[in-house]
Amino acid sequence: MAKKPVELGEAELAVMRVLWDEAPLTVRDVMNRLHDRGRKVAYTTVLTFLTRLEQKGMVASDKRDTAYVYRPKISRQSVTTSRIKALVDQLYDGAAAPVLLHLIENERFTADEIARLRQLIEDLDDRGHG
Amino acid sequence: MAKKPVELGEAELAVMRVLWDEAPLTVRDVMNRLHDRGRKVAYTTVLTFLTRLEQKGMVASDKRDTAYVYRPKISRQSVTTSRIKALVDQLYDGAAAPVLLHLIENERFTADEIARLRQLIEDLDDRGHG
DNA sequence: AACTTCCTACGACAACGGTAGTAGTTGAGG
DNA sequence: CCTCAACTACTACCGTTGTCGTAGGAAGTT
Repeated sequence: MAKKPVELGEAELAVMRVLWDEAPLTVRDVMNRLHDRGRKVAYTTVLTFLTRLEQKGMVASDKRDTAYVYRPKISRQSVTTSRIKALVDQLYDGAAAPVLLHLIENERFTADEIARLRQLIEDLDDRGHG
Repeated sequence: MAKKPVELGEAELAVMRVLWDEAPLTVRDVMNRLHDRGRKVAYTTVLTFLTRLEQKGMVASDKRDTAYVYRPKISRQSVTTSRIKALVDQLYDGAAAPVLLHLIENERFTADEIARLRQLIEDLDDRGHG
């Protein structure tokens, strides 16, 4: 039943992010959002991305007025899961801990985030003992 | 001064992992290790990978006896850093926290790892208050 | 009806990554 | 010296990703 790995390129992901943030959007809308975010791509390029993403089952579209509007079919969470799994498998043969530790050691977090993190650890611990 | 992003494909990474684990190795050695790990690739394919990796500055080689032996020039750590950064940038616009939380919530860790994690959090906290 | 504008469909092309075959060199064994 | 085995150098090919251009349809404007 394992759904096949969600493999998206960097530019495709940029499109997905726009959709996750503001779907439903038309091709032109997506292009404008990308431009706003500093990504200068041609209209037809965006169209190509959206078409490919639809073929891959990542987005869905329906005709609204004269143009199609697109919305994501997969969540940011599920892509995150795939990406992390790929990273963990490809670099540490499936061991997540090194990646986790790396993340903690090398990224900056706010006090809030740390507190939240601490809480999560407690929960983990409880689960472990339960 | 930012070194350019370390972008390696999945098969290239498999080669790097072999080298990280057991360098220095000849082409044939690498091929055998890959076979051991279930990756059935032709000798020349491995040679191609190593050649490309050398062009990219990821490995170095020198002639030992009749054949070249290869060793990694970049660490697993640095690749991990790049990959995590790419993931974080491409999915959460640079916010590492969501990825960290995701990792904790979705992966299984041993009691040991959790303890180690807890310790790290303490340190982080201290640093934060410092 | 003619124009202008926006939309989609298709085709293209280069770079890259995964994979491998062939050719040519060289060293070791007979 | 000849042969075999192993090694490297080249070339090649396909699929994917990033990027567009062109063509042709639909729709509103004059």
